Amino acid sequence: MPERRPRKDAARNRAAALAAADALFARTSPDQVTMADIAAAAGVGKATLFRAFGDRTGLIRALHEARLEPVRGAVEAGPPPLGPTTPPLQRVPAVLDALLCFKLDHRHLARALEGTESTSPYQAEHYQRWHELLRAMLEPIVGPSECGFTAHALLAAVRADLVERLAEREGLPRETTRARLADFTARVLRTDPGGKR
Amino acid sequence: MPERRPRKDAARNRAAALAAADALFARTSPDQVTMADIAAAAGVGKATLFRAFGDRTGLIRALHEARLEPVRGAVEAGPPPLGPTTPPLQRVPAVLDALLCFKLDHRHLARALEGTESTSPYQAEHYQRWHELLRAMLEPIVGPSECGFTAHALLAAVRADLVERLAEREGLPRETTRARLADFTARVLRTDPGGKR
DNA sequence: ATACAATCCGGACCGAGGGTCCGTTTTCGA
DNA sequence: TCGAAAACGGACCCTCGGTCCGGATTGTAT
Repeated sequence: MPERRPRKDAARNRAAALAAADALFARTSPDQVTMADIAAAAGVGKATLFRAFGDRTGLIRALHEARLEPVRGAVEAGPPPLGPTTPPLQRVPAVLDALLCFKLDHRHLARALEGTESTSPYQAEHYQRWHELLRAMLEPIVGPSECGFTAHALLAAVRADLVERLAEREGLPRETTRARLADFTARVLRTDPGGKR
Repeated sequence: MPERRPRKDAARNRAAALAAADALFARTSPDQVTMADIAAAAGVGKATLFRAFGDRTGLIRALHEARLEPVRGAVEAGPPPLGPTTPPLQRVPAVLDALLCFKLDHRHLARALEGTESTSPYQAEHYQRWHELLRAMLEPIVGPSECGFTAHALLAAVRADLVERLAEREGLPRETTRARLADFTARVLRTDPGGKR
């Protein structure tokens, strides 16, 4: 079953839709961008969107994954301090920082994702991947019984809507936010703040 | 302007609506309970709901506040370890534990609230109250620059959808979840786990 | 008791937006 | 070049939050 690849127009329209959605989401709050808007901006019929992505969530998820891919790659097989060769005590804060930066750079996107997952964001498989990664790194640090919860709690500290509030409503500059998260992480890991820097 | 109190039938219908909503939310996922459902279950017209609560969010918020009121009272003016006479190092974990227990006991409700706030839950005034309370308590512990973020991060650890996932999907028993949160809090405060017990 | 004004009731109605249908157009292997 | 499989797109449907307005209730003044 050679998984015959999609037709040329299908590929082109899919790309156009992703680009249009990205642009629209960047300009206004995601929950006031309708599927019809996206279709129009992409110069495409509405049904084409649904055929390509299934539903609204699928579209946003696809967009999110495309943008997140570099980060994921860097974590799974990149150089230190993100890559897998780094010891957990330095890698955990590095991964959280990377996640934070991603959400800062793509606020609209991350928020669109968490806001659209009809059910809680915790069932999204990408969440489960991050959680498992963190859990494994935390196990030697906080012990096997606590590592699961700790991973959840640390991820909760970089949830998109919280990050957005810090950046938008409280007006925290990027570097300040990163420093706060680093301090917080250090407390949880019981290390010295800035220990690796 | 003596704020003439509402008519008897208005009060009765309001109560009926709250009760019906509570029952329905308890039975199925909040996002598949429509306003028409609630009206029907309360034996009331749909417009009555909107007149009494403004909109869907208002209804859920009213319900939430009614149920949360005891906890709020205990924290604002109750006996230790929740009340204001307790020193921060013991009060912070106590408040978080109370919040966790509330969300465990009223999963559906808390989830309905966070899921309905059209915009992120962080603008809800009740969130701001909790945050300010925690922030003030944390200030002497973690310092003035970090206390704000730390308060956010700790509150994030008891967010309704996370709690629901722990309880429902991962099947953690109540006491286990409480213990994990206590451990996590202790790490953040740099105290010994179970220090106050 | 009675009448009257203010308030509330509730079901029909509206508009927006996610998702589908189906006749037409495009692609692509033979 | 040709024909079938795949994709297109815009009209259409349906659900659901929210509003409207004629009729019923309540409280009050006489």
